[in-house]
Amino acid sequence: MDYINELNNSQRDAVLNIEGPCLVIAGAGSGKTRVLTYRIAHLIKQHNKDPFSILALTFTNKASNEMKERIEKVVGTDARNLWMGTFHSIFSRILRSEGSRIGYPSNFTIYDTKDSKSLIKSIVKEQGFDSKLYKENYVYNRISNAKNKLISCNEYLKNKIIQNEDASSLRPKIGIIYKKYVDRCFKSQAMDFDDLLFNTNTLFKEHTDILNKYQQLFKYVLIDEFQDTNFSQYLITKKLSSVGRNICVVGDDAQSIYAFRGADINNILNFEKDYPELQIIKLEQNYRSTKNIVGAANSVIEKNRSKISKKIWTDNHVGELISIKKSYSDNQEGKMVASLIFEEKNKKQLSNSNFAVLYRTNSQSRAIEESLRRIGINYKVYGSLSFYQRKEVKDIIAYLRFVANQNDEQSLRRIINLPRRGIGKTTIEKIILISNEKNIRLWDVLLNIKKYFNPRVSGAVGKFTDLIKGFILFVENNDVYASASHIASISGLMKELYNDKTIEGLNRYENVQELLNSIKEHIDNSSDRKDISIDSFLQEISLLTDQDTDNDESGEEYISLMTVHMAKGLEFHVVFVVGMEEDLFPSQMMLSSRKDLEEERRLFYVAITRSMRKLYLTYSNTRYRYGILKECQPSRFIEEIDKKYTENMVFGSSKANFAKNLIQKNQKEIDSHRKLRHVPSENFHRSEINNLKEGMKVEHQKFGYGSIQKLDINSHQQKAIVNFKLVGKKTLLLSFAKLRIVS
DNA sequence: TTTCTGTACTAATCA
DNA sequence: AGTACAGAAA
Repeated sequence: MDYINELNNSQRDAVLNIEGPCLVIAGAGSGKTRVLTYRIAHLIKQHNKDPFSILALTFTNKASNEMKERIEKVVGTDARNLWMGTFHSIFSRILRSEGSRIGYPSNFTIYDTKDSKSLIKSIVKEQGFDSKLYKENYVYNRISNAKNKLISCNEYLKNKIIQNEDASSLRPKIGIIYKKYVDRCFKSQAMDFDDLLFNTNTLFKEHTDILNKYQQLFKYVLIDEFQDTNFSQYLITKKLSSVGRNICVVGDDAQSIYAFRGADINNILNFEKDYPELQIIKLEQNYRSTKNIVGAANSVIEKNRSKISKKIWTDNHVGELISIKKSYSDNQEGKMVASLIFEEKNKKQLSNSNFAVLYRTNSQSRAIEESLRRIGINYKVYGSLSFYQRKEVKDIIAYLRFVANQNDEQSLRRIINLPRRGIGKTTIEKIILISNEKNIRLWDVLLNIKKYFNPRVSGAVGKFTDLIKGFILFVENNDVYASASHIASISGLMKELYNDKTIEGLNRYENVQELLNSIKEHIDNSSDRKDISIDSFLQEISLLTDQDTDNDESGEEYISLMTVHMAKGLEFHVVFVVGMEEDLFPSQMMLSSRKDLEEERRLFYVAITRSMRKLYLTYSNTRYRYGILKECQPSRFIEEIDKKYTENMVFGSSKANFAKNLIQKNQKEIDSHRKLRHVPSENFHRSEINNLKEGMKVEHQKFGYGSIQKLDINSHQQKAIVNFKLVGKKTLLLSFAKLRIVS
């Protein structure tokens, strides 16, 4: 019971009142994690609740691991029996054991975002839709949003409002793509990330016996970062806790920054309607930051209209003022930050791990990295390409995935011609077409390849299926590690990487070695016999992200460089928020509506409140964006901070013209570039080949305007000789060249 | 079918 | 600036 004394009054309320629904509004730095962990520990230790009956959901593996560790410190190894993890990991666990009821095997594959997008892309292509209009990013987000709102593809097609939206964005076919996409995922026995939640809802809706089972099991439900839940997550937890009604959610509406991926702030605002007997506890004392920082943060968030009223305050020192610093270029900004870090380190005797540099977009890290490297300060960039996303790693995993599940279309596409074995794009597309038309498994098309293809192709495919058959046999009698090593070498992937002696090649080879090592580690650490199977390994990694794998053995301390989004939940003594410029932070894409701007402001609020003792805000007059130098204005957010908390520090003005010159020079280069190139007219479209006549004036997208000298339509390859103004005579193949008739 | 080259595009992020 | 990919050539 020692831990009770570490808590203030409202924290104690939140920990001790274990019965009934409870909403904890936890301001930044108010000890939210402490409350959650102690509440769980209290349930187990004081009230003798069975850890198996407690469900605790978080958004990141990191958060759940951290909490588990802290609970274990209080209650011991009992903590390991908690149902604690991310939404996705907990519900994929349930789906693996109950999924057969909705037609999935227990070893279903999980598609990551890249798999999903590439599947969408191929569907768009197969359907003959315009790939410019139906870009996979756009379609993916549309589908993802629908799933998060629990709108199935059939409902999507029926829903008038949605159909109107798609029609007015000139993309009426999205519903059809959605339907095809769902079919193909199911056929591949695969779920994407959203399916893990969507299908859990389906399971609970259609099979009440299963719902009842878990309602009985989970006597206590706790949710972290509740402001980030989407409708799908909200409904699952509502259903699960509707019997015991012991649901405790913790969140902060001011830190809701994930609306773009479906998070719905109304979940927090409407929670009271669902549970009239709700107890609301506000944690308003900030233990993290100085008075200046808390005051500044409050003065910013006040500008938002929609919020739950609360007064965050602190007992901490007043502390230093917030420094606002201007520079003339992104590179100079980097240098300035590096030298300020150097000074602060010496002045306050801080170590690298006390510093963080936060930015709005990942691309801003480059300039900072460069100057830190030059000055010799260790740093670590978070959120670059994740280990499991690397091509060479994904390749090996695709082999494992296909060996485990021969219906997995995305893995098949990846490995069938890797390393090269003479099976090209067209063949793969045909195979998938046959599988869809005849409604048979991919693997059955491959096994009966001679029925459908000529000897050359079926020979190549035959070699591939023999290879996979061998792997399937091998896997039955060996653990994952042996299997992965076997596959890596027999497939020829290892050899190909080994022969690549470039620096990148060496790197890739090392990455594969590292993957094999991590698999070895996985089976060495597992106590259970079944943990050494391929399935178990694939399940483990499919829900891992980059931050979960960063094990630091070097013991060296480093400065953290990351986006503001990634910094949520973290704290540092000294924080730099760089690139405080209009159109960057707030992002130009978030200026169109109050709702978007308010989310952007909350993001800034998150950035400010990461800092414990000292905060720097920096901006630059000029910045390279997409390879072009742009002039920048300071961010409106700087103005929004109450002046009594800030000090302005401007660097000398001797270089005032420096920026202007740079911009002029840059503009000249762009202009000269433009002159050499034909810019296609706005209404450019391809004219019907049959309408082309000799002597006509035509436009070509690249070569510009010209006249047709000669047409050759009769031979099997239709050609035209065109005399262009810009580039002279060209012979064009009409099956390729797009020509627009001008007159 | 494979390899090479020019072009188009570009947030944020978790699972 | 950097990358992913479509189109053209081999």
